[in-house]
Amino acid sequence: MSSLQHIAKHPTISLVETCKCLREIKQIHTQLLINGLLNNPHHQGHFVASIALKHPNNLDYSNKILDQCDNPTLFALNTMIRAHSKSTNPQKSFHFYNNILQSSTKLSPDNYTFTFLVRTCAQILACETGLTVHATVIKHGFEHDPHVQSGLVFMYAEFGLLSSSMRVFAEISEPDMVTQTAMIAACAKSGDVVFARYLFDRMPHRDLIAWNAMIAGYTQCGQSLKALNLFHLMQLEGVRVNEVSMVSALSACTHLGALDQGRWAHAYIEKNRIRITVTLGTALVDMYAKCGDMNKAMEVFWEMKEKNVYTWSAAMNGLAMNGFGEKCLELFSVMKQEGVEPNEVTFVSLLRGCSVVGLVEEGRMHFESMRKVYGIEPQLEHYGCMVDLYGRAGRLDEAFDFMNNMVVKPHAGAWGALLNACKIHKNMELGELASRKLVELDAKNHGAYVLLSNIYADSKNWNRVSNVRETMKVKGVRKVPGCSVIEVNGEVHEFCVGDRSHPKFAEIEVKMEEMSKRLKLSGYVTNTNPVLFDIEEEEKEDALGLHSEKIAIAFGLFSLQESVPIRIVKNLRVCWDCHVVTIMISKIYNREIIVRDRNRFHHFKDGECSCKGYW
DNA sequence: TTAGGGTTAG
Repeated sequence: MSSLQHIAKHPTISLVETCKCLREIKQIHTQLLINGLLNNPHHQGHFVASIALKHPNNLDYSNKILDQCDNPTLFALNTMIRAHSKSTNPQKSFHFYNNILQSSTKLSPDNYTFTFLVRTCAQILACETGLTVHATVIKHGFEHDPHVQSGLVFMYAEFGLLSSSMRVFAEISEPDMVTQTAMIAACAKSGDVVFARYLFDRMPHRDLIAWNAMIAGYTQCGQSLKALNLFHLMQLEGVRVNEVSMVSALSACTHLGALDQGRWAHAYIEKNRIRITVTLGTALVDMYAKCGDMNKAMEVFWEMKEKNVYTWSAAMNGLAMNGFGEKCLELFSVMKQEGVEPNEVTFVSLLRGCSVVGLVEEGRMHFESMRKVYGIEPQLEHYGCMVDLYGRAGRLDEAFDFMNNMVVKPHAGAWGALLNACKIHKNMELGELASRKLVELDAKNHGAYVLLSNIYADSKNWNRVSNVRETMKVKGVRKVPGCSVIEVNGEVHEFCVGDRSHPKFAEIEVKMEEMSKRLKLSGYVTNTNPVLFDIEEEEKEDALGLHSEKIAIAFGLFSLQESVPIRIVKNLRVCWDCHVVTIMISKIYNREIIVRDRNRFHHFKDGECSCKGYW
């Protein structure tokens, strides 16, 4: 009894802390009630709050207790708003906010209330409500509270309203470090990483989270090299990194395909005993998978004690990208056995796995199970995967039928998949239709025009080839410049189309001439027809064979030891010509070449490619 | 007795 009295007088957190489950809490609750120890609203409030904080994923019980209270305290209601803002049902926060407004004891919301409420609005993207809450904040005079301010900056960024975040931020005379960091993250989220860096450079003090926000900002904006450089600068400045920094660093390595740097990061994590959380583990799996070391990816995967749906989806996607379709399907079975619920992303990985090895029936079955078994409505991506699945397997009519029977209107991705299949299986008629649709939906899609012209060229229909070319000029279609990245001794080298800026370009040129000669001796005929054209200025580069992956291969041939595979990451799809050339080079030079393009991995060895033409 | 900023899969 005396211990219960003690607990009722003092924070009941300690009591709730000792409970392993809600059942124990309920028992204690009953005892406290019987002994009249919860008559004091403050004790009651505190008891509820500690339950809500201890069991954020099961708020029903604390909700029930609070709803039975006659006069809940502001403290208790604030805590409930906070707990719900982070829960799966943030909407419920408003219920407790209304309790404050309508309380018989005339409670008035305070700075805590608004800090939590703003978070709820951000969480559920309640844009209009968020604006109302902001107005109420001003009405109550809390707009100068730093916690509320950083919350508003965050909230507007979540809404995609960077200018509103900016406006809030600009009105703060001396923003503190937390608010500055929120602003950096907000800029990065909207793609304005330059302004984020401007703010970062002017921060009087930068802690670990500020560094992490800036590094993540570069990663999110696709500026992976800058992310890695900043990560290294952080270490030079003696800031201790944590698992969040490592996730961003790994993510940068993943995008670059920088396996050596990624391996170094992994070693660094182990050496510094950085805790491998689910997120960090998933980042490691994804890095190894997307850098082409699938064995290591799976090794890390199986070593992870805790995995979530992100981890499983990343591993499955890796297997699909690397061409291990059957293994991808097997992993899906294991995942289900382990009781992990798949989501829509898991199915994208799964369908890709089916596609890459031509498992049409399995793919169709899984696609249908999405809605029937898992209650997941297929999205455009899934439809695109199905078209790809039929198309690659050469079942073009079925692909087309599938598109005609889609619940939603086929999007550019689906037509693109069909067009690609038409190119592979040389179906000019359907290809023409697909590309017309693609151009309608996405008039600036360079790939659509190139694929269409390739289809015409395959059937030697040169008039049409030049028509396509004319249309491109008229519509001002421009290609995203192709860039390839290669890593040599842990250093990342980036080459773009026709890029001569590399310090070793003279050596590269010599190597390319040699490659060209040896290719010709092996029977390679340079493309002299106007087929695989790009646009104007790039045409000249093409004549010299200056596609970025060719430059990178040339550089790799003389920079890397013969036993080391040449690993290249390209931002676009490998072009058909480069694919042919790379197959030949792998034989002529007896080198293993691994190219990751936008879609998948190509392992070139002994004059063959792992994609077996399902390019 | 309740605060605010940084991280993963398509």
